[in-house]
Amino acid sequence: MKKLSLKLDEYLPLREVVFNALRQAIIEGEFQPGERLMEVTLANKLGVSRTPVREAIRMLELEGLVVMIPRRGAEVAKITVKDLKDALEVRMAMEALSVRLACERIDDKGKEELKAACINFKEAINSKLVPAIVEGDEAFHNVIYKASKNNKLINITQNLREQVYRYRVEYVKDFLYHDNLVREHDLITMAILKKDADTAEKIMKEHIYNQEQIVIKNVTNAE
Amino acid sequence: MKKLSLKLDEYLPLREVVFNALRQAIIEGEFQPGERLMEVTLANKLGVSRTPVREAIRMLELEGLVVMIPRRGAEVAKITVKDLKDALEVRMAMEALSVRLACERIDDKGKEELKAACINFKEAINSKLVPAIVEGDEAFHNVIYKASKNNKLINITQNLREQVYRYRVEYVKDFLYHDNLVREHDLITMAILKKDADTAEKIMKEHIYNQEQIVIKNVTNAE
DNA sequence: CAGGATTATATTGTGTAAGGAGGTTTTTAT
DNA sequence: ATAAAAACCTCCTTACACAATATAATCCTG
Repeated sequence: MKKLSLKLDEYLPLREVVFNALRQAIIEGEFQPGERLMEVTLANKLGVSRTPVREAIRMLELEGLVVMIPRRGAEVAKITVKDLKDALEVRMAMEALSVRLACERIDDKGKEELKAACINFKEAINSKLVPAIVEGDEAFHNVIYKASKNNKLINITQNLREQVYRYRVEYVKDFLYHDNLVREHDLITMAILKKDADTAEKIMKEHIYNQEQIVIKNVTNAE
Repeated sequence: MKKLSLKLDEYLPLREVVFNALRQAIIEGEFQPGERLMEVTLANKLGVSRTPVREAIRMLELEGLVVMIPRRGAEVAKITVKDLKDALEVRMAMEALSVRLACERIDDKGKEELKAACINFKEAINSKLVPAIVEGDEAFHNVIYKASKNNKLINITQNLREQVYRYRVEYVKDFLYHDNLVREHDLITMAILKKDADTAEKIMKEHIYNQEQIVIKNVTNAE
């Protein structure tokens, strides 16, 4: 009996492909906020029929990346400063929870991953390459979420982050804060390894708060 | 399988109507966990074509109420005790946040709504009607979320609650705890009105913890 | 004959295509 | 400037093709 898992791994429904493509395009700013997303246009552009496009839009709608206007169609969601503040407020609570749970539940493998992610982020900062830094930061927080061993938490946060993602690069561009970021990551890592939940939560909250200030400062200036 | 009727009171896209109908059916246990949801069957039963059914399923998928099996179709998501615990763990953090924000931001109108919801819940308890109690509890927490004035929080929690909703009736059936529920609601209400965030958060956490214990006890017994 | 493997058939999801009803937006004509 | 007309787009329906899966029928072997 042979394994035929290869085909299974390769298969993705077309709607998922379209969904990922559109999400990526929105997050990376390829589609401007407020821009209309028309079925036929997208279908032609992507070389698929309207059905998978429609289904992808339904998903993006629930993710909050597009808004539907009845009988008018979909457009890229506009994120206001209030939206951003709301999202970050929730995110702070989620990160606080995740870091607290991580302290309780992290195992040896998780510890190694955490250390690796921390070092990796430091290297990304040294490289001064914005995409690498964004990715490194992302990975660091992901490791902590994973260590919380709470799938619901992981799931919700993934969804939550997408909203803010578009403005994510902003705080990373602020080179002044890079040393700060590294220090905070270090402190959080050490606190988790020592299973010091109170300290970890405290630093994490400050960490998110600092990010919030920078993001909001940049966004309000941009407007 | 029972009758699935669509109500067309007001104008809503058909997919939304189907989505609501299916969600309701899943939450109320009309569709058992693991039961398959077939496009044509549902379409015929609901008297619509496959398109809105498919789109509704895409939405339910993202809500986590159904899971897709590649090339096999959709089935009602099975919720394990671990899933339930995870969801309640996150929910506790969310309720804690909401009550804390409510203390900061509640206005006069919110205060009136809160008092009304508290009294309403007490009446529901006295009536001993399970649906009324569930609804009253729901309304009470909704008022608090609303008072937090954080749309993201409201949104995420709405989504989060749906998962647990199916087991929601369980803790309400435990009549032993009814006095406790009323007392906790009273304490939370008073704390918010006095803007005593620490107390409000403390009681709320206990409140959710108690619910968690009852729900999990009932679910594990049922298995 | 029994039981397991194999093949055939039916079922179902997935994607494409074409088109119509009913709105909305834009253009045109008065 | 306003109202009618045209163009456009969503939303839903219908129909079909194809691939994967499940179920039933068949065959082969001991």
